[in-house]
Amino acid sequence: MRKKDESKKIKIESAVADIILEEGADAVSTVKVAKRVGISQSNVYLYFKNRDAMLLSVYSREIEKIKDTGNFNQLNNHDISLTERIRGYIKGVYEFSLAHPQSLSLIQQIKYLLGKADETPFPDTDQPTDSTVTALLTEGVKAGVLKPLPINVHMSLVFSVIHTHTLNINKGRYTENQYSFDDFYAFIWGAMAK
Amino acid sequence: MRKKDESKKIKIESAVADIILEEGADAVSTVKVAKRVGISQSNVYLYFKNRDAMLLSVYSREIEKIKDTGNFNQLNNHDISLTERIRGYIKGVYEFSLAHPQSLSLIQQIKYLLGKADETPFPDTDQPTDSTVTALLTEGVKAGVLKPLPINVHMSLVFSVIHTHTLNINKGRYTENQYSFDDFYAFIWGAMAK
DNA sequence: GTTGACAAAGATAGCCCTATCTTTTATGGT
DNA sequence: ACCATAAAAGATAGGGCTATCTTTGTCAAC
Repeated sequence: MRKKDESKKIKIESAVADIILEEGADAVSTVKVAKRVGISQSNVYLYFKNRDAMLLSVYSREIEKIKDTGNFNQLNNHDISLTERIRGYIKGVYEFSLAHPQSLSLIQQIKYLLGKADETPFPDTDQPTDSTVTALLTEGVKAGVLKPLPINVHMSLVFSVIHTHTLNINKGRYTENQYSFDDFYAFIWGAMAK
Repeated sequence: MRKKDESKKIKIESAVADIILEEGADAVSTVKVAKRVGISQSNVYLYFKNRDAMLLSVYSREIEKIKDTGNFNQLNNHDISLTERIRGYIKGVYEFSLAHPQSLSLIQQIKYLLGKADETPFPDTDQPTDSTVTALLTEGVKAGVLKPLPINVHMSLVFSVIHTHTLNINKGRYTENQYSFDDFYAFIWGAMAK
């Protein structure tokens, strides 16, 4: 009896992630992945049922990173003020995005490819995190803390502003410490707050 | 001498646009396009040099729509106050987006596919409009009217908020008159203004 | 009506791709 | 050391795609 090399699964996922970031999600193929990892194309199918399963696996991997960040635990802790919790959400996205520069890009691209394109890619629709955030922002609107605009407008604002900033750093347009979280928080909060 | 049917070029462009909106830009192929238009696949090459030329043509078509809107003429008219011009820019994007619901999606997708992925898709990088907007916002930052954050952060805010709103309407989540321009302007301006 | 020119369709070479089926190779258990 | 078993590689069927080259069809001028 021979043991399956579980580290290979991770290598495959890394290759998939690299291809997505370099060429886009639609460019991911078992052929290319196998070539990068240095295995045969058919071998990929021992670790993943099919091409979509590979993509989904990378997607889950990134979602896990978000959950592991732990910044979102306090989101429905009602001992903390609503405003503070919203600030916590924004800070959570901000710090996560800096800590995992490509994560949001990966999630965005995979989600789009798998057809769930219309939702803001952060946090995930299928995961508990997302409904928590939606609930938080809905509460904010109802309480008159946030402007009465659609929740996904609020969410896409947070996402796009922070993601653009992170991409800028990633592309070397400026360094991380050139701007502080408070700069972006003031920007975002200025829009959201009633 | 026989005349080439120029209306066919337009039909092809429409087919390309439809495919992009239904299946994404990478799903566009000469085979699919020909099938939709009802012509042979090779016939497509009489009207377009290659696949990318088709996409680029649709891209230009959408950019033209923006320019024809005419809302951006006053952007560097210094008889108008800086604040008013910025408001004019936002209003221009807003009205254009409502008048041409799929335009921003098309531009975004094609631009991404052709590798210029990092810029905000509105207005275009290669066209005079874009540099005008950049200049306007840069002026706003320098004059202390806008928060001192990267220009593309300001731009991506405007784009993503309005685009999300337009998509919502398009998907039937709510109707156009449920929110006014002023609602969104207040939202956007709250972020941008210093 | 004949013919030249060009549009349109057809056919094809040459890619890349997925998913499965078959063969080879390596290893853990005895 | 052997061998069963599962991993790894190989081979292949079948499909979609691009771009070009060839053939057919049609119109306009003469």
